[in-house]
Amino acid sequence: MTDKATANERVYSAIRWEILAGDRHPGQPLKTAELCKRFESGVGVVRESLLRLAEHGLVQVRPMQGFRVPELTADDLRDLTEARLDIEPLALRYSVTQGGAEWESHLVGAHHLLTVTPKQDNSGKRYSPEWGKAHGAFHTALIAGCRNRRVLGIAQRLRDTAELYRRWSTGPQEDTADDHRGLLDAALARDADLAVDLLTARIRATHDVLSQHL
Amino acid sequence: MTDKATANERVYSAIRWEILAGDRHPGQPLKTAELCKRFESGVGVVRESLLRLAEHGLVQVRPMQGFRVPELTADDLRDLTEARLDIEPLALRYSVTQGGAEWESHLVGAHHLLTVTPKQDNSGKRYSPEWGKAHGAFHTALIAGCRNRRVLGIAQRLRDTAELYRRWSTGPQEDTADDHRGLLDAALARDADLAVDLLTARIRATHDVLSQHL
DNA sequence: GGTGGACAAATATTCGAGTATATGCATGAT
DNA sequence: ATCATGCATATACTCGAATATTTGTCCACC
Repeated sequence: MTDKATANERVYSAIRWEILAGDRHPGQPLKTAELCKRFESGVGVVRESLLRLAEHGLVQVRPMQGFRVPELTADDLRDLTEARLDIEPLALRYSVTQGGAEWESHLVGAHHLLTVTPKQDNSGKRYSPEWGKAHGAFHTALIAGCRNRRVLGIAQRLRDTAELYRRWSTGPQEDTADDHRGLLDAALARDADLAVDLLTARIRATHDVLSQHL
Repeated sequence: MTDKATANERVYSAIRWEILAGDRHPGQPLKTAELCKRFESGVGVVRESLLRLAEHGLVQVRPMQGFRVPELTADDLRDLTEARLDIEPLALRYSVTQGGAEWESHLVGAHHLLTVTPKQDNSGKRYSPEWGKAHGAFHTALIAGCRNRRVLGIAQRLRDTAELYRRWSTGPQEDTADDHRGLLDAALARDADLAVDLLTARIRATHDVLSQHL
């Protein structure tokens, strides 16, 4: 066996990534039969993965009616933004306060990768998958210094869903390079108040852009 | 068929309740074979339920080593309390601000049930399961006015875990009737600041009592 | 006595066939 | 034309046997 992890873990990660990367449209059904063939696994493994994802809201499930990619609505985006504004600052404050040298190191590296990754895909209409990945990794690194695993996990899941919305926005590309630079500097300077201000401004700006497309 | 819901949902709720009610000791393995016999279902259903619960931290899972009831530690309690102090006030504030007549009605009813339910079990050393249930229902009703389903769900899950710690505390019983009365009055008076103060005081007090038993 | 390796038992994981439910379509009645 | 009913198909759900892995035990060997 070349696989170290269980099939469950493989399929879970694969489906999760497909959704976050935007390979599937919001509202699209996720049929077990199709996923079984694609991942060469039995129906049980696929169901277990989908149910786990559903528990975090990354797929919708209705009994006896199967699974589907969540619909994106203006109402849901409002709730999501509200929750992010309430909770992500908590994680960021802990991170900036508690993060050590290793945290700084990863953060600097993640920011560098973000700056050198092309933002748009070939069509020029969407964020490139690579940039989306680098962007998510930067924000993950930003709060990764938070020692409280619960708060960190909650914030991270909110970010994942926000990334899903971003993936499906087709609107004008903001210029966010300065914002990210500012966040990095504030974090490295251990200026929690400034970092939180910048982050909340980013979240609000993201909301305004995305809400125009729903 | 007498069952309306799927077997999955039945087993999920049953296992969840057994854990929250304290029928199983922290750290105790949850063997699929045993659960299958008890709930008269196949192994797939039990696994799906356990994996879903694991996603919220209500059971621990390690690949190829099965499932178990989470261990309760002082470190984890500290993280949990910190997260509760950060997040539950958010949900309470929304609830007190946004809750309608129906919310008030359920809240008053839940409080009444709490006041008339005996607090201790027969041995006098533990909280009675009925009181635990009523206590959880009161706090759930308290924040149920929050319209943001995400914030509400996050707060509720933190409360569930806190209830698990409470269930396993064997220490001196606090007198909490006044606190609950105060919370009810503040909520009905729509005094969010006061309600939040009372709630945070309660969370801190709970932490102090529970941390002595770990 | 302690160590390590082979074997056996217990347990977790995976798979696919069998069953239950939902969905779409055709038919007929109001 | 609209709605209801029944049938056919597609899909979800469940089960238990088959497989893979871990855990425990015994024994040879140092």
